[in-house]
Amino acid sequence: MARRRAKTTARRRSPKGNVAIDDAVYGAIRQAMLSGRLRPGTKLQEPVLARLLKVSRERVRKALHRLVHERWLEAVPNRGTFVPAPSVEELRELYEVRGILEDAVVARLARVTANGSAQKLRAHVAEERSAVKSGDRSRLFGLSTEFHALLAELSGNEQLSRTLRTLLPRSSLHFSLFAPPALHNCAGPHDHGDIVKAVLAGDTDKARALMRQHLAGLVELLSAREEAPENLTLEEVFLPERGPPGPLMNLDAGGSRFTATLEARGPARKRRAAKAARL
Amino acid sequence: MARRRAKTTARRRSPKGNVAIDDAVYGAIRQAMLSGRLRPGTKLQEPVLARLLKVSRERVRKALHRLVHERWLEAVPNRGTFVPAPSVEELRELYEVRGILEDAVVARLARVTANGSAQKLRAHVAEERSAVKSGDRSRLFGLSTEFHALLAELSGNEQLSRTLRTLLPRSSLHFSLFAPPALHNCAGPHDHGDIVKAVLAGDTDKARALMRQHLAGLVELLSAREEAPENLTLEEVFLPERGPPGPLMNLDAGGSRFTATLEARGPARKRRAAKAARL
DNA sequence: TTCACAAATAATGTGCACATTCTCTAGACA
DNA sequence: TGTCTAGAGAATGTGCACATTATTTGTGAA
Repeated sequence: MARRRAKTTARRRSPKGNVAIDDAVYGAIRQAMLSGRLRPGTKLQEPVLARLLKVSRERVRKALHRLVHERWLEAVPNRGTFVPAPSVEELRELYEVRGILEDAVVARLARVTANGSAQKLRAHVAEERSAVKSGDRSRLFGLSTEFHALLAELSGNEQLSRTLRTLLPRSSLHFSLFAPPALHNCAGPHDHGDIVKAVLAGDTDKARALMRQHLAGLVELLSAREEAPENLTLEEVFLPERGPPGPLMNLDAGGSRFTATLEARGPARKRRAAKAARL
Repeated sequence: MARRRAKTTARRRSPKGNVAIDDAVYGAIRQAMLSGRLRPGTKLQEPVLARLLKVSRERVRKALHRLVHERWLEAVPNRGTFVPAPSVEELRELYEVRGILEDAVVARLARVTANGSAQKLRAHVAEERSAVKSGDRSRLFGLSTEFHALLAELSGNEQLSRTLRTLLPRSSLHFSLFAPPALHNCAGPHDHGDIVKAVLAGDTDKARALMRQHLAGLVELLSAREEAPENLTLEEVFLPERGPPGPLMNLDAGGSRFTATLEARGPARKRRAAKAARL
């Protein structure tokens, strides 16, 4: 008994730091999704993730449950947890709801802009432009999604922001599948600048119209489904590129800002035939 | 080892029936909240609930986590799980978001009404009237909330319905605290009939206006805070009235329809001074 | 070769024991 | 009498062992 006691006490990292570990695991998986590395249909196996992230399986379980509740992932009883593959019809419905909410967001925002909002919005658009220039698709995926979260956050209604945020993961997912190769020509990032301009000019009608067009443009992409690239294995997704065998994870805690650690990282090498769970 | 093995096998109810137990626990707590018996600030202790509902503590834990994720409850790390007590400001924001969404709901519904919708809506309104007549406050609480869920469900956009549903628990909570004694004079149930009438008549503008007024009326109630009645103990909330010492719970599985088992039950007797966790 | 079926393997799900943290009470001291 | 502190008790949090379920592999006959 004494032996076991010592073991468990040693294993436990720190009295208060457990939530940090939980957030790190949660953040790592969410990052992988936002970056587009985790493709729809991929199965997230608890033992594999526990090994790769160097945490106990219970930690992984907890993070997966949380992500399922937030609709980032889907759970099938006794089968496992999967990256969702929403149908086109479901995506259309999601974008309709987003339109309803985001219309209200830009309307509020064009009416009264809190101080500091302008700067944040311009900075974000600039960051998107830089991501387009450098051709960093993963980074742009995250930024494009976060743009809408940022708008909602600045609208001043926290509940509105929360509600919209629940819709973003699922509706953004398909971008890793559908996005055309030429990013700078696509409807997405270019529109964001115009929306910001209209909002900051206080032109409510124009801002609303632009947002409506923007979302409609995203829905358009749904029809033009492309060849889906091969899935990656969990190792390729979660192991740092050519890193040392077992580095302690140094991911951010995954707070409300989730673009921090999206550093530029080269394209994954040695593509392997992943099994790609069916679902 | 053999002893333990036999024990666990016997304890486990059935191979497939575990989800049913989970849903029953989840439904029981949600029922108690919808009926208004669980008041804001009440602490839900895992061992107590496990004893009262005759399930293992893990089952209670799981249900509580689920309810926290769905914003029915609030969790404080290392402290416990509580019935939330949202601020008036937060409630205002919630009702603003509800207004945005429910405006779209009635607009959609007035434009195209699926067959069968009219019957369901009329039946629901009739049920509310009967609850008012019989003075059953608990039943009316649940029905009033579910009216809005029903409207959204009939709107045809499942994502819209889902999204609105996440806002209902938290925004409806205060009714158990604020509702005036004379229910039939209150703004709530009377309006529902008018909204249904306008929707079924296809009068989009009127339906939207009525919904807007209805929600505004609910917000009005926030200002008129009343004396909060005493809290009930968990025993008084979850133990059936004067029932046998340990009856197996026969609650419904807590599916999408949550008004089924809201049977008429007399007011709780032997009110006792509950500690009412602070939070 | 192909299909069906059974064993093996590996995943997910869950009860339990224990660690940790918080709460509440009793008592000392100002 | 009031406040602070230490300790007992009870609640929440978590690692682990094991049960259950799903998937894959292997073997046989048609």
